[in-house]
Amino acid sequence: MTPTPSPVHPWAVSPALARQIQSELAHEVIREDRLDPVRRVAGADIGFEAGGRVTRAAVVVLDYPGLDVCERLLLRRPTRFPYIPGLLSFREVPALLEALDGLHTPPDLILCDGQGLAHPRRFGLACHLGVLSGIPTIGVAKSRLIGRHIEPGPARGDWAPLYDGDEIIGAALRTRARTRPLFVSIGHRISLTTAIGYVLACAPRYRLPETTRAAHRLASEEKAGEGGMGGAQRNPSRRG
DNA sequence: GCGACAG
DNA sequence: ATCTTGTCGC
Repeated sequence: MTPTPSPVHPWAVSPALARQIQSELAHEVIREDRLDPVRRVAGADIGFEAGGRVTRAAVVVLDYPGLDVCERLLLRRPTRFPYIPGLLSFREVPALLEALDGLHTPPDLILCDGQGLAHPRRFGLACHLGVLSGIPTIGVAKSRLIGRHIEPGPARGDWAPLYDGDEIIGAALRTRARTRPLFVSIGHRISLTTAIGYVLACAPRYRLPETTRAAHRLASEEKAGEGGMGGAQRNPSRRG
């Protein structure tokens, strides 16, 4: 496959310009299935330390469909953008892109911690990471940013469309009985129904996908790589 | 003006 | 997200 990533844009921008950049890049999101056969799935997440002054980007690659860990990479960068609802990608994507570049085994698909199309300008974190990296992505959020939905059925796999007006922007997906649904949306190069299938396949036991769990674990791990910023680790132990 | 508001 | 103890439930 030949990804065609867009040239990077500035990150140190005002909220108003950030929104403008999102609206422009939103045109580049591909909402159809254009992904290679999936052999490796990655989870990407961010954690903080030093009272939030330091951002920790974690990416964990798992084989698919086995879901065993292949590679873990963690790096630290100074936090440069505040959390503003709707502008999360400007806070997290820069470090995540660097982490992706450092991977020894690039993934065929990335499950992101946050929304994709289910965003005011249809350009959530998953879309941003997907468009700039060229890698297919899915937005998997634990809570809702925008949109309305009815309660999905009670069984694992049941889901209800997430609407913004009459437009379907994502799905409220039950990955486990008796637990709150996740919010799944297109990130890049994948359709919503295909995305739902991968999220279910990656979450065989718990509410959150194994990819997300592994990335979150690494991002918030206590003793995270000694030798200063840029520290990376690979070939971890795979315990469940 | 009053809420809502991914992580 | 992060600060933090116990607690209810499988």
